[in-house]
Amino acid sequence: MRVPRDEQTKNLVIACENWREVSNAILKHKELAPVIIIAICKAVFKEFSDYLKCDSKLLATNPDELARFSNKLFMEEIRIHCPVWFNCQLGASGLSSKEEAVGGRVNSMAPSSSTLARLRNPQASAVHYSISTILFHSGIKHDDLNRLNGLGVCMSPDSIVRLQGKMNMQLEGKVDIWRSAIEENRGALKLAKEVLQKQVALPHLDVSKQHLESYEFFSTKGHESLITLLNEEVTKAGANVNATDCMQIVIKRLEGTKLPLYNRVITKYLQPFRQLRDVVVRHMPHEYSKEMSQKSDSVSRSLTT
DNA sequence: CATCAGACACCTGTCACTGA
DNA sequence: TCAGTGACAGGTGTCTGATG
Repeated sequence: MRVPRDEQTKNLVIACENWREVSNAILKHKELAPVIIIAICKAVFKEFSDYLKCDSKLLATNPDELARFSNKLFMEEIRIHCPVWFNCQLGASGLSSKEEAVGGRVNSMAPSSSTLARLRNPQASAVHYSISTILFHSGIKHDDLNRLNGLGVCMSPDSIVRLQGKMNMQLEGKVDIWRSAIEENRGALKLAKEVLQKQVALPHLDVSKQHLESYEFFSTKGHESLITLLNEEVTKAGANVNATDCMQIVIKRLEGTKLPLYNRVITKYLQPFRQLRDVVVRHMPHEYSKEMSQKSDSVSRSLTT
């Protein structure tokens, strides 16, 4: 027989070895059961309180974090931080172990947990943002969003619009990065070609800032990029190699730089970016480039059946 | 057919509340 | 104190049906 060490256990177990029977007996006990339910309630209260103070995925608000959010990860957090509540949910769902809580089952458990967590802290709204985004892109009406928000199912229209605004700002930020990359590439490429053209008769290329500042296509960023690439090529090739040859390799590298394909669309349709068309990669080289460059043969549908 | 009023949808700004 | 959120008022644009 196991001998309980602490007083609480001694008092509780008395002389019984079977814990499952003890727990079942407690829940059936007229006087003990209500007290146990209060204890469970307090335990769940504390679990959620502590959970919402940690760096929970449910508190995500920026588009990147929300994009990475998943019900599976959220429920794993719940399982670790709120074990009592998690097991209550398992029971309510008719599941007997955490291994059964997968796929659609875990997806069904997530909204209930998140809705209750949001009751405690309105900022714990990652699941509600996910639902709202789906509804928003499905063309839901403003008033319907208000109704669903009132039912606690999704965010308010105001919050959704705020999120969409953030997403747009992030997109504009990326466009700025791409534009900067294009401008740097274009500056370095044009400067490199100008250097070759103007210094073709000289025994050594002079790529110093002082010398190139008067060049038509000189820019600080473009020059820095060109120097970096040139130094890399000189290091690779060795000190005795002709600098003109290295410059030609750099030009090929700049021409072959794989800038985002989006740039092709941007420079085609947005007037302010049109001048950058010549430095944008039209087609990224790949395994099937050769096959795709050939015209397809048109075959009558009747011949294919 | 043109015009107008009303309904509806939605955006914007402001304020108050809440939790960290 | 600050960020996130919801409620609300006021305004704009669009659609629809009634009227002359």
